[in-house]
Amino acid sequence: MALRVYNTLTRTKEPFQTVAPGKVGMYVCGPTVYSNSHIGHMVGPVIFDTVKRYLAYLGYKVSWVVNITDVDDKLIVQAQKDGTTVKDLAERVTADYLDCLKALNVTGIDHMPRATEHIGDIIAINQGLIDKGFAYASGGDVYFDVSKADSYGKLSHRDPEELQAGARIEPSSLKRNPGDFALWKASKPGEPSWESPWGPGRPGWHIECSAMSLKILGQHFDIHGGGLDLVFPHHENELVQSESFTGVPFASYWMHNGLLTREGRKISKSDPDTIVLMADLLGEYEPDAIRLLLLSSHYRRPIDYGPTRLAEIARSLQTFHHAFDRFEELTGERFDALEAPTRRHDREGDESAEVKEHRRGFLDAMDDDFNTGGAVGELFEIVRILNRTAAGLTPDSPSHELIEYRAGMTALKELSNLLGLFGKLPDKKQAGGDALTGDLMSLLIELRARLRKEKHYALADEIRNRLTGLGVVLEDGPEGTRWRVEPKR
RNA sequence: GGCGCCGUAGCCAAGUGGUAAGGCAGAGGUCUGCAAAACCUCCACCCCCGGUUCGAAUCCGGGCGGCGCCUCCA
Repeated sequence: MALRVYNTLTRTKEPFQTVAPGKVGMYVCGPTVYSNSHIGHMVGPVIFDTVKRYLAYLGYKVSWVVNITDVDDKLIVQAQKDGTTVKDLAERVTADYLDCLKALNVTGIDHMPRATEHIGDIIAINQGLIDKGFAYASGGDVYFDVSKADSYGKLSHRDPEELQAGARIEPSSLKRNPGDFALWKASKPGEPSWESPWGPGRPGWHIECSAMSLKILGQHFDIHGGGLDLVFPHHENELVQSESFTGVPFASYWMHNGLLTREGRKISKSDPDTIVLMADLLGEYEPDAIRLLLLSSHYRRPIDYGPTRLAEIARSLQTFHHAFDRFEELTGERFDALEAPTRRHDREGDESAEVKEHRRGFLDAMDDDFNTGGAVGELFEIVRILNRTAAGLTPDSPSHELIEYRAGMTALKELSNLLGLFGKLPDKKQAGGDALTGDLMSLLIELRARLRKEKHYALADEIRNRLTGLGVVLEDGPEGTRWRVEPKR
């Protein structure tokens, strides 16, 4: 199966074809940095990070841009509230954003341009649009004249007439048509401002994305992504101004991810309960749980989350962690140290037929518009197969059996990598501390083994229970007792 | 009102024409002194009503219900 991608422009899944052979340019709208990230800000990055991983796996050379909008009304208001400057606020919030991306293993971003670094480009587009008759200056502002672009509305599939009718008309408006939008805004005293042919001012909301995408990815690139809520007006406006400016098609594929709700409620600044900062969430749940939550259904569907849901996901993650521990016991290798293929290959390795089948299932799901939900299901199938195999193995099993088992694990590594999962596993044995902890645990386990041998079960069980209370889990198996520190839930 | 999305087990969720992946929870079992882990088994009249078809969760029509966007929310 070949990759197909749902395109908001055409409202269909289309075969994926790039502008330039073997290369993909991808632009995703990043945050306006006026307040620290909540989980909603992470949906796009995690999804498109996964998209990039898969495209790279298919052999494309991907250039991924996520912008930082660091000048905007909201920043101005917030900076005033905080008694700081727009610049300092933007820097602080951007740093938080980067921390969150790193925690969630979003590693694929190639460029992170700031709007304020592209003022010159923005002014040039303004001028170009005025020269071509698509925009006009009015009282120090510059507006895009939507009546001049007959394709306006093609992304959000809206009738330009109705957009006009429904638009808010401000009494003091300098607009010719109610639907016109600002490309450049005259600045008031005290606001960040730049010199321009129309006087001191700052960029409008949509223009910075056009400037940065055209600059870095060129006039016609492959994928433009963002949240579903950005389709209109942001992307519609970005699209019309870009194509009006360049005269060529802008992005080939528009991909929009679904939005997140918290326990059924829309995440919104006016409903403070719904806002949970990423920094807090990361203190409570392992990053893989958050990443898996976001990838456990199809990216275009809305996702609801809450403590119950996250705990459930974290629980299901344990299956993998246990399997990785078992793998280490049997082979002496750590799962996260396995070298797995980073390119798609249809020659198959030494893994079992069953693993091969689910590996194919995983890739088929990804080919179908990045169906990560279906792919995750295949991952669970594979881990079950490997656990079944492991149950019949010892470190001294015949080498062909261990080779097949290891090949299955390698396939699991290859696939989970595509989802950005299990990249950095906690070092179980050392999670509780240093070598001394290990020695103490060995001592405790040895003494307990003696108790068990002498059938002092009450005391042996008390030791185990009290360790559980400390977050240390003991498991008695045929080959002895193993221990591990349970990750936070 | 306009443009869309969605309704699959207690919960989450894949599946878009051939008779229902997976996860969590639950039940039974194997193993175990017990527990845990792991494995095995079980758990779905696919919102309702019509229609098309040899055959529909899947296509069409009509309901009912939930949700998003409609000028600065990721």
